[in-house]
Parts: sequence; structure tokens; C-alpha cells
Amino acid sequence: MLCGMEIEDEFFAAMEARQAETGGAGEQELPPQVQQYLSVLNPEQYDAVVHEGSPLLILAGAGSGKTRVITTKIAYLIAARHVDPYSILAVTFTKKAANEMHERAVSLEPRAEHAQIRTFHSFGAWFLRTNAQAAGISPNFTVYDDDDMVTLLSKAVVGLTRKEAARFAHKISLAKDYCLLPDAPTLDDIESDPQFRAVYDAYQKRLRETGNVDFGDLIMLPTLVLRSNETIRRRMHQRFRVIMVDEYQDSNVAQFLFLQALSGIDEGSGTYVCVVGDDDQSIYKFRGAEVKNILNFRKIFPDTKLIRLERNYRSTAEILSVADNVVRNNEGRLGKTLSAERGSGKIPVLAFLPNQDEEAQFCADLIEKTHERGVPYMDWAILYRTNAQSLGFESEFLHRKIPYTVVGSLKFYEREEIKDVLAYLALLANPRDEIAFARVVNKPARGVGGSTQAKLIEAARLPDAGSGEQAYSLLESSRRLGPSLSKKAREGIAGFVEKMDEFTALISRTSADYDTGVEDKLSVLVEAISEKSGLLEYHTSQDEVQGTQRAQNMQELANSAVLYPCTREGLLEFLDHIELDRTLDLADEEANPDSVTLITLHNTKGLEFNRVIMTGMERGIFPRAEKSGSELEEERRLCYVGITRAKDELYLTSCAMRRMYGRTEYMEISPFLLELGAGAVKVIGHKPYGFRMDEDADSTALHGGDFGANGLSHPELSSDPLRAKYARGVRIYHDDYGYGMVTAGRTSDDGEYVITVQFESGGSKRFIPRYQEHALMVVKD
DNA sequence: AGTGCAACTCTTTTT
DNA sequence: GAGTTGCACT
Repeated sequence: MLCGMEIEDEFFAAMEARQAETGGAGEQELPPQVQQYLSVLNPEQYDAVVHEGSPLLILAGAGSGKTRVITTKIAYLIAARHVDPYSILAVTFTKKAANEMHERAVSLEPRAEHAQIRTFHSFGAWFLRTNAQAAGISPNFTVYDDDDMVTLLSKAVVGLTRKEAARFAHKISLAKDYCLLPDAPTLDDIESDPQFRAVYDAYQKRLRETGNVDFGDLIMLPTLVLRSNETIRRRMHQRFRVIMVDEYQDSNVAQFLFLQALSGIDEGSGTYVCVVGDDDQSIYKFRGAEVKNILNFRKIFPDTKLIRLERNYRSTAEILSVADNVVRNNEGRLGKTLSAERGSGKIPVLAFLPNQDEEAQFCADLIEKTHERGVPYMDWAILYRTNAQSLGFESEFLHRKIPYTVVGSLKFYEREEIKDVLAYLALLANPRDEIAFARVVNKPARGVGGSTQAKLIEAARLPDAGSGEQAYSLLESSRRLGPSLSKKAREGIAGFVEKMDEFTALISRTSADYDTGVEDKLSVLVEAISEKSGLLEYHTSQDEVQGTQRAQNMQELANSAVLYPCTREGLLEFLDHIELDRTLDLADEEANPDSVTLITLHNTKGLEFNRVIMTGMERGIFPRAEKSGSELEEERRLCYVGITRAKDELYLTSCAMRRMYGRTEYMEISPFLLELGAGAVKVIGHKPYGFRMDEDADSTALHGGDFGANGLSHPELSSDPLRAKYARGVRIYHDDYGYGMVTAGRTSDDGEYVITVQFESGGSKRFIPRYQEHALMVVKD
């Protein structure tokens, strides 16, 4: 067996030999398409691509072309350095990023198809499936989500309220992000509650009994396996000769340890490691991400070469300047200055609005008006801090018939009917899955109540002495115990077991038929479950209206399974796919290619849009709650991320009032707005009292006469000239709605003059003239 | 066992 | 304000 040094020597020796074969060094000798894609790189990017021989840390500012660097590097290694694509691993954080990276790498170099380009978690899942036994889990495991964790925890530890269970579950996740087991001495740093250790331990034992894993396990378990199992470790070191990590600033401790173990750096494996990150874009501290990983990188990986990418090719100088003004308020950053390669553009706009309804209208107006001028909807992205904020925009856009796509909404997979079908599938995959079992054994109702379920689960957990150990199949347990139960429960269980057998047969039958070419799609199984389990009928009979929707959802789930074969492997792949990427995809079929993007700030990581509106720039919303110190800095980085998503145009909106918890609250502006920089943005709308930019407030002057901004701090005390201009009976013309007449004018609670206009086209509409001056004019007969 | 009503919480952010 | 949880009643 090779030892570490030998591997290293062999690797580089092979490289040298191949280089010699091709007639020595120098790009002149490279294939034309390689020269082609190298030639478009700037000097720093080029250095990063061709670098080898030591670990590499790339500090890549926003929009500096880091994806290009990674994908080019993959292509270059394969085409020019003759690295086996099979030995290349590139990990990202989101499926979207992984897909994009894969696509771009393959388009540069078709052989990149065979490289492993995955998310951290899907790589962990792959690792665990191939090394299930060493990890002490079932090779058929499915992944429990947060919800399942809470359910399992309340079973493992009796007497917890759901809330307590949720809190502990969260802490367990965090512990796993730091790769801490229940017996870790430093576990107290995560949670000081003396019960926690025992709770975590009980949970973990119970989870192992089910054969399943949770999200944290996908990273932690492989790390533990690598540490304790030399054979597997060696095998991995030989397999993966090149490892690249994207968005490295958001890696957590467990991921860092995973990388360390996988690379075999301590054992001189000679694996080439390259990580790419930006400390200014670290936004997942709350989930255990450690910016320290960037700093520590050079300690753990000696002789690390550092390359900075500071040329921004995405945004205009104006946008970058605002971004820099904000982020420079953070202490403890590595510090870098982006240069705007694109040059100058439009000045960003900061709009003060009365409330969230008008915020939504403001966005809709902007989008509609530009759309009339030929700007596609897909140019636009609405950014917000919390998912809940999407609602207001959704209803406004729906109303106005503006197509939109909400990114990252988990809603679909959280629907009851979907979770039900998935639970049947999960139980088919892993018959020890007690969460799935409990969910579906009595759904639809079969007369199997809570006590019967508990009995079956207990019997499976503690198989009787003679029957061999660990026969933890809940179906087995059901089969065996069934006859001894009361009539009702007995019949119910019998029916359930029968159905499950039927479904199982569907999988094996098609597996057997595989050779004959009669391979079914997995959608057949999903449909069969919906119909034959009685779920479809159960859900449709519940509510006439909702039932139809639910049936559609179930059908949609079946449709999405059409890409997978109806085999055991296909089933596992499908479940993995859903668990590890619950965000996008499914909407693909119905997605309108030209639509506005509604997205949380966190979800924008790695994305870019031509025109960005950052909404809800209010203290308490963004930054959230009372954040201070390092947490406030993280919020500020999030703000930086949002701003730097914009290529051409940036808007920020802030509301004076907002409905929260059903109550209307007066909002203070976000402190970040004061940092944008005097004169760096154009302010429109009603400037709040005391609003002053950093430094020279006067130069933020309100030139936006179009919008009628007046900067008065107490509008309710001033007589509004617009009141006379748009008095009752005045004929007007509105850009969007045409001719009409003011039928009413009144002052709202917040001192705004509001008019109601009856349009000739039939509709009537209410406006605040002060915000409509750009679109509204008085018509003289 | 299943339905209906009242009280309660919730707003971070995600793989 | 909405969605969910828990309790009581049928």
C-alpha cells in the first residue's frame, strides 16, 4: 500500500512526465481551445488557474469571476495537465451553484462531465451511501429534515413540548456543524443546559436505530469515518487528487474538518486543495460558518499561496461605491478594494415610502413602466430579509399580472399531502424509518391508533431474544405483531402491510424487468402510492376546493419523478434530490422564463441581476431585531451581498410604517442607509425626520423633482400644494391608466393626501399624488 | 378517533 | 393576522 509521500511523488512525477511528453512547458503548446479560454482571463485569474504545487486560497471579491476561475481551472487541469477528471472534486453550497459550475466546466471541457461537482451535503450523502456500514447506517438511508428531527426528538425524549424539542433540535444541528458528539467536552459552548448532553445522546441513538441521518450527519459522519477508518481514508486520498471549495467563507467547522480529513494534508497525500472565498460575503455565522476558516486555512495548509481577485466585472462604479461605503464600516475584515471594470452607470436610488403596500406598488410601478419601454421582467429582482416579506409583493404582482418567481420557497415540500407521499416512499426505501412509519401507518385512517403504533415501534426496537438482533424493520414488526392485536387494529395493519408489499413489488418487478427494457419510471410508483394507499381520496374528500389543489400537487410530485427509474436506486436518488435541494426545480415546468425574481438576501448568494430592489430597509427588519457587534457586522455583510448582486441599477426602499404581527408599527430607517454615502444615491420620497447621510448631508440633495420629494419633516403640518392641484373634480391623465377624474380627496392617518380617481376605462384607483407625480398630470379641457 | 374552537406563537437567514 | 397547537367535546 502506498504511503502518503509516495502518492505525492507519484502524482507530480506523472504530471512532469506528461508535460515532458507534450514537449515541455509553455502555453504555446496548449490545444487551441485551452489557449482560447486562458486568453480571456486577467493576470490574477490566470495565475489562479495555472497555479499548482501548493494549497491555494483565492480571495475573490464580489463579481470578480470566481466561477470562471474554478471552471477554467477544472478544464485546464484535465486538458492541459492531464489530470483524470474522475479524481477532481469541486464542492459548492447550493445545488444551483453546483449545477452552474458543472455546466460551465463541461462547456469548456466535455471530460469535466466525469468530475465530481456537487454540494457539500450531496457529496456527504454520496460518501455515506458508499461507506454506509462503516458509518453505522443503512445504505438505504433517507435524510431527515428539521421537522423530522423535532418529531424524532420528541419520541426519543419523552415529556418535551414541541417548542423545547425544536430548540434542542436546533442546538443538535449546531453541535453537528461544529462536529461535536454528545461526549465532546466543548459541547457546553453550544448549549449550557445540563440536560442537553443526555438529550443529544438519546436523539443520536434513536436516529441510528432508524438507520437514517439528518443534515448535520451528512458532514459529521463522513469526517468521523475518515478519521477512524484508515482503509477508507486511503481510498479517498487516492481517489480525489484535486479538491476545490467554493464560497469557502461560509464553510463551518465540520466542513473544514471534512476537507482536512478528505485531503489527507496531515499525511502528505499530496492532494491539491484550492478554496475560493470572500470574507466580506460571510453570512452564515448563525449556522456555524466560521470566517476563521479562511484565516486558519493557511495554518493547517502550509505554504498556501494567496491570490486576490479584485476586479469587478459585474456592477457599475456607482453601485460598487455604495457597497464599499457600507462594508467598510465593518472591523476585522481582510480588506480589499474592488475596481469597477465596467465604469460608470446610473446612480442608485433610495426611496422612502409610507408603508409596505406602497412599497409593493412602488416596485410594481417601476417594473411595469420599464417593461413598457422594453425592459424584460427577468431583469428585476426584489430582495428582502425574511421570507414572510414576499407575501406583499406576491399579491401586488398577482393583481397587476406581473409574472414572478419566488426563489427558495420550501412551501411545496411542506404541504401535508406531499409529506405524506414522501413518507410512503421513505418507508419503502428504509423500512426502519420510524418517522415515516408513524406518519403513514394510519393515514388514511385504518384504525391504528397511537398506542398500537407505539407497540409496533417498541417491538421493532427491541426484537425478542430468539429472533436475532437489529431486525428493526417496522413492516416486519407489523407483520409479526399484527395477528395479536385487536380486530380493528389487526385489520388496519393487515391492509397497510398489504399495500406496502404491493408497492415494494412494483419496485422489484420493474427492477427485474430492467433487462427486458420494460423499465418503468418512478412516477408510476408515486402515482400508485397516491391512488392505492388511499391518500388521494383522503385528501380530495377533505375539502372540495383544496382537494383539487392537493390532487394537483400530488400529480406534480409524480411528474417530477419521471426522470428517475422505478428501481431502488432511482428511489434513493429521487429522495436525495428532494431532501438535498428543496428549493428550486419542481417549478421548472411552470416557471415563466421572463419573470421578476422574489428572493431572500441569503438566497442571492452567487447570483446577479441587472436591476435590484432591496426592500424593507428598516431597523428591526434589516438589520433584524437588535443585532449588535459581530452579529450586526454579519447583517452588514448581508447588505453588501445584496448591493453587489446588482449589475446596472440599484434601488433601496424603506417604509415609515409596516404591519407586523397584525399590528401597524412605526419603523425607523435601517442604519445601513446612513452609510450609503452622501451623494452616492438619489433620494426620493419623503425623507424621514433627522435623516442625514454620513458626512456631507447637503449633497444628498433632493434633485428628484420628478417625484415631488420635499424633505419636509412634518408634512401633516404643511399645507400640501398637491391638495389644490388634485382637488375633487379635476381631470387628470395617468401614464398607466389613461384619462380620469378625481372623485375624492382626503388626508390619510399618516398625513398623506390621497385621491380616488375614476378612469374612463372603467376602473377606479387610489393614489398618493406625491408619489405619482412622474406618472400623473392635470388635464385642462 | 375525529372534529371544532380557542389560545398562542410567530419572523431570521438554509443545506 | 395567520397559521398552528392543544384541549374539549361529540
